[in-house]
Amino acid sequence: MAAVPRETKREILDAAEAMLQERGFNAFSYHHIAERLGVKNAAIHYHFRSKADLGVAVIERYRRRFARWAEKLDAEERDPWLKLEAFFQIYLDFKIRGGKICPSGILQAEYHSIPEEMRASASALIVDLQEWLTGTLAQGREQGAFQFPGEPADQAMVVGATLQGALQIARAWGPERFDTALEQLRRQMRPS
Amino acid sequence: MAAVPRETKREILDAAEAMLQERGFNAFSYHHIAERLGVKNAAIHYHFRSKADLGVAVIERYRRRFARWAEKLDAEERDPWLKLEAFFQIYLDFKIRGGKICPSGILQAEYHSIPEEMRASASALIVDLQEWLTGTLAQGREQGAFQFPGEPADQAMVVGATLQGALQIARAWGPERFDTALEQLRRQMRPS
DNA sequence: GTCTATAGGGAGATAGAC
DNA sequence: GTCTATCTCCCTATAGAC
Repeated sequence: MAAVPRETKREILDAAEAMLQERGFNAFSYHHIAERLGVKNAAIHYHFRSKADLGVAVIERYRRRFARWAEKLDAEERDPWLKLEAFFQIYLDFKIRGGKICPSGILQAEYHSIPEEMRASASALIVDLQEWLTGTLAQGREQGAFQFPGEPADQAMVVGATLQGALQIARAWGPERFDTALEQLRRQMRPS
Repeated sequence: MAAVPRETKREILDAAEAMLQERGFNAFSYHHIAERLGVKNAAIHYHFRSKADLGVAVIERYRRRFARWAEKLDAEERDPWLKLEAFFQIYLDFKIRGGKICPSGILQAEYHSIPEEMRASASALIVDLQEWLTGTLAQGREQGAFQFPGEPADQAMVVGATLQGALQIARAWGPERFDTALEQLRRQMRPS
């Protein structure tokens, strides 16, 4: 059983995660984090030896959080549409909270310029998300709640890529464009 | 009438565009470009005073190229599906050529950490792409070639965001995931 | 755990010679 | 147009005091 992270360590992870989603991994520094926390550069290095270590820790924490979220939702909610809407809500929250984009998206966009140690975690993250989506879509179609052609894994790619892409587009074209894309996904999958 | 850009200037734009799509704007430097061209740092500054100027020039050249592409295609091709497939092919080429992602996507992902002067161009680019897609989808549905619910502009968001997002996902999860997403878009829009 | 101080490197950018 | 040389700044990272 892992110990509860001390306050500073958690605050560093929070700040790094926020800046990752706001500016990208290549556009924030230890100095930026230190400034936000009111400490000095070297304090961050005490908790995370290198920026690559910090990057991996941010991704792995996000993966654990999503796993807990999915486990709880799958246990408590039976309605496929409400499960999918809960997933949509994660992205709506990102949009609202300062125009963040999804961590998975920015890590893929910067995939060839982030430290090599982070890439395995970034890949594992998108697989986590897609597996949950695929399972939820499969279950929902069996129950007659969703309608779509092809396999659930195929539709999961369109849904996941649309959410990720539309969050990014919303930055350059206006937040309401994300809602447009979301509503179109709902229209496509609503049984006729 | 603008003069034909000299060789070096064009080569700088080519290198910058490639690195933008491969690594992101924040992950390449004047030194990287100079090295690839076999010249020195300062030579790049002669052609583009600042990196922001270079960034704007790359985006504006891309926009002009897309406008010419669209004009030619709209004049020569009547079949809506073949027009859409030609658009898909742009993204397939990116995927094949070293795992590039679309310029629009990386600029949006880094939107809050690129020079302010570049943002207007980045926004104009996504509007160009979406306007062409919207027009093509509208025309195709009128002719009975496409099937989708909602408005053409709504479907254009899903198609555009899927292409952009799926190219990124393909990096972290395998190139074949892009083809999966593409095929699902075709299935969704094929008249039943 | 956090600090000061600093090493060492890379970034964008400019001046002036050729 | 391209070069050498250089400025200034910021970055990641470490050593050692407190």
